[in-house]
Amino acid sequence: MLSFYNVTNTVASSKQLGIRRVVRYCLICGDKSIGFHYGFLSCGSCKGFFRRSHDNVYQRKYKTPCIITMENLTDCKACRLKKCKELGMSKQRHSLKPANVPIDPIQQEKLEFEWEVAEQDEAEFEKEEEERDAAYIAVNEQVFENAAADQNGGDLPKNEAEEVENDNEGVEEEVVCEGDAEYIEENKKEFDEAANSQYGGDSLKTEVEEVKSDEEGEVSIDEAENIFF
Amino acid sequence: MLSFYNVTNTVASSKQLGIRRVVRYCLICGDKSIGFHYGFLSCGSCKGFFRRSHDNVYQRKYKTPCIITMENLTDCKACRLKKCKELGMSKQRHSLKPANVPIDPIQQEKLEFEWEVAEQDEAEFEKEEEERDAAYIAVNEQVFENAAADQNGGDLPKNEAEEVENDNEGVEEEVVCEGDAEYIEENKKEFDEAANSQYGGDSLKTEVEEVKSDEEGEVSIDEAENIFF
DNA sequence: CACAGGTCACGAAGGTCA
DNA sequence: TGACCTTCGTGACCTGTG
Repeated sequence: MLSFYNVTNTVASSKQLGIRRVVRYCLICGDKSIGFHYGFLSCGSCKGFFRRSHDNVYQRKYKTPCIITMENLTDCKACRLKKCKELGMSKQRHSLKPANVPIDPIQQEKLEFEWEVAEQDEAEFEKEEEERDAAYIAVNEQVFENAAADQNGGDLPKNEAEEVENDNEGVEEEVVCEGDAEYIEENKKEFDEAANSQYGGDSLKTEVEEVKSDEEGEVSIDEAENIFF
Repeated sequence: MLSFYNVTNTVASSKQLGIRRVVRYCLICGDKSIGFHYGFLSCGSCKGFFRRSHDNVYQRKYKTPCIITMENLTDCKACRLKKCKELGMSKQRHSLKPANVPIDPIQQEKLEFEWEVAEQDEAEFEKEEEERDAAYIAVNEQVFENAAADQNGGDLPKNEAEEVENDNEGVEEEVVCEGDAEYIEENKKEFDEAANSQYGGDSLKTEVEEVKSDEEGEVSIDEAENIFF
């Protein structure tokens, strides 16, 4: 049962962030994410789209840039790809690095709302809950019977904790994307440091931005910046 | 809760060092170490990685050598394996001698901080989880009671408020070992020297301070070419 | 008790096809 | 286009061994 939301826009695994349960959505379109792909939290569609077309050059369909949502996802490829790249999706060095664009709070809020609505409609959610109730009752059946007889006892269920982890696999290709200019620039400094530092460059800084949000539509976004070595 | 970390970068066991208990970190990636593997203080992941792939030949993923951290651990296998080997990991019989790379006190400090934060987060999360369970049970108590009543066809006492048990997971208690400050201080100099010696010059300098030692004459650590990028 | 090595579930990548 | 599939590396867990 999802009762607690930890949302991260970083590529760091939940484990590394000390988060044990993560509700994730695609940061491109807002759909449910299926994991980290090309360094970014994304859904299956966006994963596939980026895999196919990260090299392509598209022309914008409209004069104004599109705002990518689940609905207009396939409308303008140029804007979709642009968003992918801007948010940090890359075949390049994307290993557990933070996305270079933090979640837009407005977008975040909107997504939260959408999700809330979606979840209300979601039969699966209810089913899970029912199952949990059923399981709980089943487990405690004996206890209740005893209680009825005895007025004693009590047992507690434990929530299962979902662990989410991610790996990044090696890809040889190097893709230069315009949206990555900043990202590359940022890394350049690190590379230089690496070259100059003693072993493994202990001065390397990695920033992790973490966005946590709480239950019941109540969104509290905090950003934490952890510095690793 | 871990409040203090005893760290050793040697291959000597805690017993041999006169330390009762040691909190150690993997010298490859900085994760928590689970012991000495293949002659080197390492975490489970790096242990597994070296076991699987010590014979493999990898191509670097990027033009510049990677800096191996917990986060990019799986990104570039070549650099990971290279670091393993450079630091002295070997399938050959290893001796109880110091690893050839001293601990960086700064890195150490940061890792300690990270661990502490991670553990605090975890404790917090567990507390929240318990609270949620409690709340869930409280909310559903009536449901369960009704369910039980239905099953039993009888009345149930309503006043029994069942308390939530806290089963605290075993928390690792770590033993403090004094003399660590000295140890770190000691290494600090060494480390700084090393860092300074590398700085500014050609990065392909080989250090000759190889620590080689052999036990019963049958050890030959593979020439750890200390090539630091 | 600590380490070596085997096993396996899991997640990411890339291919295929309706 | 996106769902589905296969492949493979990863790391947690387990067992064997000295």
